[in-house]
Amino acid sequence: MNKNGFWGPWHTFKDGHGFSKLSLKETLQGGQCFDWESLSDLYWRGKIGDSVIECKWEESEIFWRCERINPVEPKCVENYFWLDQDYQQKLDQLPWRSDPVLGKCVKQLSGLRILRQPLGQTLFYFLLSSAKSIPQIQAIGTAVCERYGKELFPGIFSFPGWAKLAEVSEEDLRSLKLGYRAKYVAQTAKIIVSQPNWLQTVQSSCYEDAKVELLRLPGVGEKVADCALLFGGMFLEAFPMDTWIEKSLEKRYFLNGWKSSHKIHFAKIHFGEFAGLAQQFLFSGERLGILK
DNA sequence: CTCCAGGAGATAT
DNA sequence: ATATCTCCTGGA
Repeated sequence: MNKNGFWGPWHTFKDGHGFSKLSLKETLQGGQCFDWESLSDLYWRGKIGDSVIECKWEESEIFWRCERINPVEPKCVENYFWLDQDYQQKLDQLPWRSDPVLGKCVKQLSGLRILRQPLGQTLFYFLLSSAKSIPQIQAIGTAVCERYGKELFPGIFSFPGWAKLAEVSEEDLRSLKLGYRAKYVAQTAKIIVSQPNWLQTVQSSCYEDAKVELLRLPGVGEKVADCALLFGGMFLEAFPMDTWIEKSLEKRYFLNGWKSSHKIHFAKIHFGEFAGLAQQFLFSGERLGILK
């Protein structure tokens, strides 16, 4: 097959998506998702499910195309990128007008989104995340995909799925440089596979119930549970408290000396029902140095 | 060489 | 409940 025959036609994001160059880049590679690699400055290749997708910013428009073998519906891409009106509605309910810190992030990162990723795969990546930087998480996650997934495109491999991972030994995962996280993945895989429909049940539960279920898994504490729920299930009340956010709350909101649990309480009260979306703006604002 | 990352788990208080 | 230590690996 020649290379042009592989790809479907280019599509454009519909008007009003609101992305900027910066917020698109940050959405794809800012630490919520590890499925995208950059081909050049504003050109990415990645996966949505088992479909290989390319996405680029060109002349103030965003284009995407997918390969023809596992094509994805435009509706599915719109859903993945949260392009529906629901995004603006929820963003509008954050206190960015009255909060100058959040306001600065929302204005400078306008269009920043949380991607609608599948829960199982997102849980997998965040099981790898402890004490690792974004490139390191992507590297070891990709190594697992390359070893146990199927090749979707030259050099791009699928997430193997929990059923496959349940057959892999901790030792084999350690050989892929997962370190102590290998045990988390191996044990979690066996637990998930032993309970059919577990993922669907968690996905359709309320936030509190879903979190209780996730916290039973080895390697899943408060932070990883909230990341999996926020980024892998659109539970927008989840507020992952990582070291960046903790420092940010201390510095920008003068919460020095507050206990971690009290900081979370503050965040839920102050940011409201969609605190997780605010967290994403705050996290990126801090990470990109916008608040300095 | 030492130190510590976008944490979790075990143990001790 | 809260504090401290360890766990793999890699990069500063």
